[in-house]
Amino acid sequence: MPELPEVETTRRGLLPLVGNTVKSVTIRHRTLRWPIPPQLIDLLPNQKLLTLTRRAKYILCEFGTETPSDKIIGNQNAGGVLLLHLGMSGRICLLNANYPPEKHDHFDIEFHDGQVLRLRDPRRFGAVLWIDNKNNDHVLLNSLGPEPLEDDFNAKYLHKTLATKSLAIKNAIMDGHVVVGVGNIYASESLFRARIHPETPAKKLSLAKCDRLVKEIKSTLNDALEAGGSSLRDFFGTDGNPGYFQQAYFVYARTGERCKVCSNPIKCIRLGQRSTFYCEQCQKRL
DNA sequence: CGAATCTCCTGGAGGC
DNA sequence: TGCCTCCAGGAGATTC
Repeated sequence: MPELPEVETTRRGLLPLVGNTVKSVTIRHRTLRWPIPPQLIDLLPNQKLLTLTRRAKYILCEFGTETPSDKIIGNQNAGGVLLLHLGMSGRICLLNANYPPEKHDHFDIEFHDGQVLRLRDPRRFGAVLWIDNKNNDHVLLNSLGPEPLEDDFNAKYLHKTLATKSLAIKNAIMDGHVVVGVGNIYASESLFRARIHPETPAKKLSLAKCDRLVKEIKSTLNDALEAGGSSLRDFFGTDGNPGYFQQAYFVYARTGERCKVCSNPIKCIRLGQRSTFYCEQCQKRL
């Protein structure tokens, strides 16, 4: 289940592709969350991968035929941004062109140097979309909240944003309009670290609690990012293992097991249709 | 408008 | 071994 750390790890693993030129595009199964635009097959070849960035859980691949300096002086061409989302079961591998595709390998970009970017996504919640240079924004990107690891995600911002929200704090931090990139696992983990009960109405959090929560979200994601980086070898290896980093979770998926802090059993409830894990002793209701 | 619920999809786990 | 049910999960769409 790729959360932000896995997406960022994937992006970093793809950086060697920057500067390469596309040879061909293969679409084997176009019905992901949305259909993969078939025009990519004609549009991408001979375009150069200029930059590889990330926004929320989207990987943004900027393509064009111009040089970066052309961009500065405003030269535009048929280029644009390829938007990749891994959904919940998606993985991107870097392979040699002759590596045979497997069952759920839906999408390839082959580069002139022989490398292939391959998207595998058994549950097909992922997405491959194209943002044309001519309409530069995208509905999926233009209403997103701040990046959790950036400075504009801070106590003051969170406190102000939550002030009008009565829903459970766990649901609030999983809402991409509030902050992006916090999925089900790290929502539970961050709330445990901040000692906040997941059902606490969001507006009840004091500025001090918001400060604590912001810090714990950042540290949780940073820890996972560090550990995720260590799964790089597995991730791009030939063994095909998912390579999800094995984090020592405090609460996630530990129902009935002892809390690592106070030894009380970890509880599991449903919140917003999602399993939610917490320690009754450590995370008191407000 | 906010908040809750529904929805897409497949593989894996558990029950019988 | 096979069939059935349930569950997981990101986030947009739909409903209240």
